[in-house]
Amino acid sequence: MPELPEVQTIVNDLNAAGLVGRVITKAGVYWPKTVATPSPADFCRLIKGQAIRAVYRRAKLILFEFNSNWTLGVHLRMTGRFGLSDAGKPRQKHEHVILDLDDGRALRFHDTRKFGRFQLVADLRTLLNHFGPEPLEPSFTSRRLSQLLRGRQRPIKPLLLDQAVIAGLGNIYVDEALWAARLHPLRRADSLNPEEVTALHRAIRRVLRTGLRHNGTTLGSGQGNFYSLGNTRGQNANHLKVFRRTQLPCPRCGAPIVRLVVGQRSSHVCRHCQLEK
DNA sequence: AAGAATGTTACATG
DNA sequence: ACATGTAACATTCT
Repeated sequence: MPELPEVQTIVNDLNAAGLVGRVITKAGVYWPKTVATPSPADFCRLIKGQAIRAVYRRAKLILFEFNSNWTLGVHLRMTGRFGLSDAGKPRQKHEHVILDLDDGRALRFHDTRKFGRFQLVADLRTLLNHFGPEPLEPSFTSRRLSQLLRGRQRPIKPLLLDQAVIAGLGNIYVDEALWAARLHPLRRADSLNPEEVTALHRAIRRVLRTGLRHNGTTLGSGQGNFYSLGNTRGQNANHLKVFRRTQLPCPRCGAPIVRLVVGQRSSHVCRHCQLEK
């Protein structure tokens, strides 16, 4: 579920909640597969006593850096969420990892579909070395995007979803960016002319910043939706132009939005604005 | 009640 | 080696 803006919102909220400086006094793992590395038993033993030095984001990973130089990387996948509450509170349904803190609170990982993953590693590089550039970094220029597209014959949408090419985009923001740049998701990546690359570059940054400004996208009200710390909803759903707006009018030209499947993900496009390859 | 859901990856097939 | 496709993960919502 969570893409760059949602993950960053959670990181911001964790920092605002005062996680930095806290020490983990106890760890409980209630669904073993949630902890991918190391084994759940080693995870609990190793993380106990660690002090959190920083909480930040890279791609869609939440990174907890400890004073020991070990790092915990958490990927929320589709339905992972964090909550912070009293350590004495009994474990709730779908809470698969609970980290007790030295201030009496506990950081709880809630994940209905159980796809989320924890990795505790001594060397950060093992977590990060396969990611492409961060699209909101100043170094991510239109020229850089042009280089990423060069020689790639894949359709533009699956390429933008590939975290090794560019980090942090997911289905929502790719659909929004392609609409903003008036590009069809099936266009071959290397077929974009310079004007189209510039438009795509601007669109990617604009939709991510808009998502960030509204603290992420929460659709509907079900369990599986994005919620930040304390079940806070993001407000970005009100600002989406095409995503999950099938049959509603395109905000630009009024033609109905259509849904198609590209690379087994649903895609939302305006047939009039986003011309076929 | 079948199908889809904001993600990733391993494996298969072309 | 490359590209594309499918299944798997597991549960809830429409």
